[in-house]
Amino acid sequence: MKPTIRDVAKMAEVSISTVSRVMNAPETVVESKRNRVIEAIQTLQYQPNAFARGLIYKKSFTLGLLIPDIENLYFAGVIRGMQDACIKLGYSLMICNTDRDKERLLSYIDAFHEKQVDGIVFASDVLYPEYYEKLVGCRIPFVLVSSHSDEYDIPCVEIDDEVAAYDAVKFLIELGHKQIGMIGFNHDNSISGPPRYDGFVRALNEFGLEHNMEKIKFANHRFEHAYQAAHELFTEYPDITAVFCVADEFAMGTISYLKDRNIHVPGQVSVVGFDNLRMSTMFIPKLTTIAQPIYELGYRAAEKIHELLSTGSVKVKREKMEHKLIVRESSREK
Amino acid sequence: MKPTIRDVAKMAEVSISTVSRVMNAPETVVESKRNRVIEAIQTLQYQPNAFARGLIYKKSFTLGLLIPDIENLYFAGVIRGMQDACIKLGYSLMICNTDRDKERLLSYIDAFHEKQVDGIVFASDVLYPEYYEKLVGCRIPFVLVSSHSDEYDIPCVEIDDEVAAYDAVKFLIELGHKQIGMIGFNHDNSISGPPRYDGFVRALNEFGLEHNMEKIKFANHRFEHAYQAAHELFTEYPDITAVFCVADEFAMGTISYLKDRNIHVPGQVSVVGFDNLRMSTMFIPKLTTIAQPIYELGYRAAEKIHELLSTGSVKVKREKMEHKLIVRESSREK
DNA sequence: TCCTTTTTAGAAAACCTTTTCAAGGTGATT
DNA sequence: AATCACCTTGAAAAGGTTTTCTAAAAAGGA
Repeated sequence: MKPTIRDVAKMAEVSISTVSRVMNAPETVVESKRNRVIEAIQTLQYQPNAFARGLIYKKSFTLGLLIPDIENLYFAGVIRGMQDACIKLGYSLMICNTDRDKERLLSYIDAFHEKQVDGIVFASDVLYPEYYEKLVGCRIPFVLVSSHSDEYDIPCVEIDDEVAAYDAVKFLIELGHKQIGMIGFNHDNSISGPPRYDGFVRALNEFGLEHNMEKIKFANHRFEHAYQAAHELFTEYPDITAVFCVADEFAMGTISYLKDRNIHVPGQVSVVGFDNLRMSTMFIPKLTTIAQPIYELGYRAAEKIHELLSTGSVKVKREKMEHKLIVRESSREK
Repeated sequence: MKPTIRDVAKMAEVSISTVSRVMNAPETVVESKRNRVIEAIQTLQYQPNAFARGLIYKKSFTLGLLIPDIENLYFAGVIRGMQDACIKLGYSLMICNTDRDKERLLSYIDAFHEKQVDGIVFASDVLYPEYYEKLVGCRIPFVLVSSHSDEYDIPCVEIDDEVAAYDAVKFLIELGHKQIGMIGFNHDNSISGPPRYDGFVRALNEFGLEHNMEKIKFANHRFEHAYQAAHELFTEYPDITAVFCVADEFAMGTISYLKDRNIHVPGQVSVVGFDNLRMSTMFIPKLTTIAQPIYELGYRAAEKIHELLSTGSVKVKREKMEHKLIVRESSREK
């Protein structure tokens, strides 16, 4: 049986109140007793019971993180950042991978509710009304990371997807490309799909390249879909010389397709990705891409939910972090 | 304030015992009251408090998972498998990423202890005495996944690394390669380093290729290290035509190096990886590799800790799962 | 020395749930 | 009609901790 505060009290020959005080307000206990208690705690390897504590504090000192796809390296970075922040702030972290499954997500919220997590970070996914209703029903505060909501007024941390996409496309244009395609996220099940599309469109408009407006295919988060989308794009528009991909994984899928078609990247076609995953430097060719401050996004999200929990509100509701274009080997002047 | 069982009882005009019974043994409550209670639960969005429950059951219905590197896609698979098993078995999962840091790992064990996790799965890492001592000190049962311990008698689930490595090297030999190198894990901070090395050596011995015995460089888990190791390997032994890499990430590092040196894979050098990560089909060329049943390893690990928790012991202590060589594009006949 | 103030420590209540125990009520059996 | 068994329900204890309240002891002042 795990030792309880009673066992410690008995061994140190004091009351349980004194033991509790040694742990929570040591200065109120005389040194001799304090030392006896500390010694007893160590020999018994006593660890206070989080259940009993939680019952009193009505806090679990635990945060929940909901991510859509653990096999996407993007979230590894978010997790690392968030976990580091949690350590700093004294929280434990409960990570749940929804595999983009609504039912599963909803049942994870139930689990969070039951486990009384103090707050939830919701990553990169559309905040559907069902989610929102459930979350507020559970009275669990939450923030969004790499996401936002126009419908509801929820704190969030993200980059400016529209500007980032614009920057990427502008870069391709300034490289001299005139025939530019895009592989984007479906608009109905992604949060960054529309703004990145908007950025693409704005760049085309600004540089008088409206004839590319149709050269878009949408894919569903994964390599294989991007490969397929690239196939459709290049079958329909064989004269494309540059592709803006809204994810590094899409860029890899596109490049793989081009490779299979014996089209050289960046010799014949330039490709720029998005995210700057660790993979983007491992891939051949190394990807030109928009770098997101992934780790920092996770870190800030944790800080933000902490701010919300401890002060009841957040200073800046919609927080933007900086992106950066990183030029590597998958792009070249036309 | 979150509603408690009292609020439900009051709304349904029954005692709290009845509410509890509706949740835990519905058939013992007459239908009319039961329905009233169920209705009250729904309108209040009542969720029983896991703290109070844990206090009584002395169980948290939570498992802990310790992984060394969340940025390694290998663990994404383990997590998915384990999470699915947890859902089936009624556990929540607490994932902690140690970044291969001893201190951090130890402090995560403390956190697990305090949160009263029922059991821990320890992934792919050496079970150092400090870890072992701490774990038994906390009286938390645990199992190993993709790992084992010769020193201590701990249940584990893994593949047969020695045989898997042997199979990979044998494959290269049967392709006609005579000059074979290897990029391995350091033996002192990896669990699969030694057996995979042994498999390499056994294959060489068996086919009379002992002259390759020295053609080994060790790397430290990451792409960059493998790139560097490949550099050393090929500088020292420029006539190598095949490389056995003990991780897909090493294979990618090696291939990147060769690419930079303008050595064609598989034209001039064959490379085989290990793990069959999702990346191995995204890389160019697609990797020939040893497939581990990663998802299943995670799944089995959860089942195993559950077995240990519910029956007090485990039927097969050291469990081996099947690996499989998958031939793709990074290898070719000599 | 005696009274007041401060410091220290123990007893008990509270947090929320499950479960045991006992009691009241119903229906069936004799 | 009386007894018995069973079904249904509520009261109360238990689980481990923190915290409030109270009491005792120590320290300080007159």
